[in-house]
Amino acid sequence: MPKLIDHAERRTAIAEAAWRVVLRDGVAGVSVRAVAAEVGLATASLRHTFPTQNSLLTCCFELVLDRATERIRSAAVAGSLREQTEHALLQTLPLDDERLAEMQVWIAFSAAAMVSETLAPIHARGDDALRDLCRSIVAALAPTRDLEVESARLHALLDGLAVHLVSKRTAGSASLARRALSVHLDSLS
Amino acid sequence: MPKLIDHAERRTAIAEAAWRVVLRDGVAGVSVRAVAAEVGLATASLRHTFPTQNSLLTCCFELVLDRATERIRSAAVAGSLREQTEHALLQTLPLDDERLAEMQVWIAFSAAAMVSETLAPIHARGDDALRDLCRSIVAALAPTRDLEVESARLHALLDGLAVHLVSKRTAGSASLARRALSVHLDSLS
DNA sequence: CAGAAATTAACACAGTCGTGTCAAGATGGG
DNA sequence: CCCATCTTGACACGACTGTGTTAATTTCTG
Repeated sequence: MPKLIDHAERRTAIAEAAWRVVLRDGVAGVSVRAVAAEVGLATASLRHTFPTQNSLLTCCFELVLDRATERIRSAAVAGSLREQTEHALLQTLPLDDERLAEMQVWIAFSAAAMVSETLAPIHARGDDALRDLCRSIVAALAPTRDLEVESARLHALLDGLAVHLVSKRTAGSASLARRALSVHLDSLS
Repeated sequence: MPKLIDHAERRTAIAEAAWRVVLRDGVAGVSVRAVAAEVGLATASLRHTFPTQNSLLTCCFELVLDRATERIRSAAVAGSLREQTEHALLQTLPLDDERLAEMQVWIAFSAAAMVSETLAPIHARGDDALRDLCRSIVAALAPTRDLEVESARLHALLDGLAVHLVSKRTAGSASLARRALSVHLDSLS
C-alpha cells in the first residue's frame, strides 16, 4: 500500500489555499496551477483530489458555507431570547479577521455564482439559510409585526452590514455595525 | 479627412456591449475579443478607443455609476420631505429591468474591485455617494436619532435589498422591498 | 524483502488571453 | 479627382488556462 493520505484533511488544506488565492486574485485567479503552488503541491496531485476546476471551486464555496453555519449553530449562549438572537446574528457578521476573510471569499463567490450554473445553488443555500434564520428570529422576537417585511429588513441589514464591513474596514466600523444591529433589534420589540 | 466617428457615442456603445458580456459571463469574461464581437467591431477598432483592457473596465464601471447618480439627481418629485426622500431612495433599488441590469453589473464590478487597484476607487466613490445620501436623509428626517448608527442602518438596508432583488427576483420581491423601505423610513420619524 | 497500488512528476495539446505591429481600406477637404 | 488621415483588418508573440496521458517514485502490506 502506498503512503496513506487523509483525503479529507487534504481537501480542506487545498480549499484553504484556494481561499488565499481568492483573497489575493479573486475567483478568476483560482487556477489549478495557482492553487497547487499556494498549497505546495504538484498540479497532478491537486487534480487527483479535485479532477476538475469546478469541483475545487464548489468545495471551496461549500466549505465557507459549512463553517459559517457550524459557527452559528454552535454559538449558543445563555440569556434572554433577545440576547440569544443578537449573539447568533453577530456570528454572521465579519467582526474578526477570520470571519472577515471568510466573508470576503463568500462575497467573491456570490458574484461568481451570478454567472455560474454550478455555483448558484450553493449561494442560494446560504442565502436561504440566513433568510430562514431571520424569519424565525423575527417570528420569535416580534410576532405582532409583518413577518415578511421585517425579516426582509433584518436580512437586508445583515447582508448590507457584512458588505460594508468588508469594503470599508475602518477603526470603528465593527462597533458601529454592532450598534446598528442592536438598535434594529430594539426597534423590533 | 476620414470617416468621422463620434467617439463619445462609440464609447458608450462599447461600454453597453461590455455590460451585456458582464451579465452573461461576468467581469472575467470581458475580454477585448468578446466585447468587440458583442458590439460588432474589430478588435483593433475597439483597442483604438480603449488601448488597454483596464481602460475598458474602468469606463464600464464609471458609466454605471454615472447613470445611477444622474438618475437619482434628476428624480426630484414634489411632495413632503418624506415623499421626496423615499422617492430618491427608490431610485437606488433595482426595481425595473434596466436598473436590475445596472445593479447586476455594479455588483459584479464591486466584487472585482476587491482585488483590483484601479477599480477599487470607483467602487469607493459610489459607496461614499450612497453613504452621504443616507446621512443627509437621516439628518433631515430624524435629526434626533444617532446619525452614525441610523445612516449605517439605512445604507445597509439599501445595499442588502439591492443584493436580494438581484439574487432572488421572484414575483413579489419588488413590492416587498418597497414596503421594507417604507417601513424603515416610518420607523425613523 | 518483494510487489502492488497510491501518489507525484513531467509533458503535451488545444484554447484564450492582452498587447503590439503593420499594411490595407475608407473618406472627406482641397 | 487626390491624398492625407482616420479607421480597420489580419496576424504574431508570449503567457496563461483546463485537461489528458504516461512514466517514475514512494510507501505500506504480505
